[in-house]
Amino acid sequence: MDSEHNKSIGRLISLLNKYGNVYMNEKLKDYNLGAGQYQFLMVLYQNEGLSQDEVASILKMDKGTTARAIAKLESEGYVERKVFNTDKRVKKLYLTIKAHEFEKEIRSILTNWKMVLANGLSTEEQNITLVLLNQIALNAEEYLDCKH
Amino acid sequence: MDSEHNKSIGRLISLLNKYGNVYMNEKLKDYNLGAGQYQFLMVLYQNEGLSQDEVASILKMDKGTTARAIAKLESEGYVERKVFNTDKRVKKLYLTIKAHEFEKEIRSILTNWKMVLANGLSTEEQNITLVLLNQIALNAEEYLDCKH
DNA sequence: GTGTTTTAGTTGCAGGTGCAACTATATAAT
DNA sequence: ATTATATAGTTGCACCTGCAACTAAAACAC
Repeated sequence: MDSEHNKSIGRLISLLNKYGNVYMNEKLKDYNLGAGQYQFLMVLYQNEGLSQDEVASILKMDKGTTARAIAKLESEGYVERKVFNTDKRVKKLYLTIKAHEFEKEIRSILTNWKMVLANGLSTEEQNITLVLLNQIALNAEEYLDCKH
Repeated sequence: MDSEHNKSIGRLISLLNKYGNVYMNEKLKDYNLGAGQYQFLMVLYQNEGLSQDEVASILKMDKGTTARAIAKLESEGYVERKVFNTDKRVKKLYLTIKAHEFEKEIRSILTNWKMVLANGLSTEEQNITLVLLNQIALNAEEYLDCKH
């Protein structure tokens, strides 16, 4: 997975990750959020009432990272954590009015970034990109899971 | 750039970045290196004698990050920094014998990862992936550069 | 019911990163 | 020659992340 090309896939991935973070940190600055929280918020926009563990699982993120991101979202007023009656260990996550009012804005920010990335790519190319990246991510995940 | 698919491109990129880091940190542990340094080493394997600034520019990495990574490589014995005679601000980076002896190993580690990622992808798909990611990275870079 | 194992969330630790400010050096302008 | 501006590298700061250890609660085994 080389080599006619200047940059290896590892380089490209880390570059793209950096660019995305820089963009998101800039755009979310005025909302007191950073690149580390928005993904959690987006999951909750789709599934309110999930536990932290469920969100971490969906995003394939570390539990500690999840707890800290949700704590930030809570302290900034976007999320409420409520202990679940049936299982006292569990905290269910609910969006605040502030979060709901923010939804259109965050979706707009994300859409803009996607448009930036997709500039000059046909619809087919965009789809192929996603399909291939999904496959690659699956490969990586399976490999790392097998090693445990 | 969505949406038939479960995961957005932003999600996939950050996931892949994470997986790559986890892999590299694990593989480099015994060499006292982490995911933060190998890219610098790889550039130096191709171009010994570059300055820090040149390496940072090639990798499109922050100067501070570069300085810290190179400092780590130096303290672990992979790199020597030498002040450049003509311009005393500049430090030229040279590889040590240890680095040269390590080259085959690091290349093997990277090749393995690439093979993991490419599993099940045809040569054409692999090439398309790189072409598309290059284009996307270029899009992102141009957009962020224009904003300054 | 009691003891053991598993699980959700929290926290410590260490690593890595971008932005900004700073110092020393070089370059450009006067 | 002197002053102003630019540049290479360093360091502070804040942010984010995975791994591991821990606590409290739940599930499982006897």
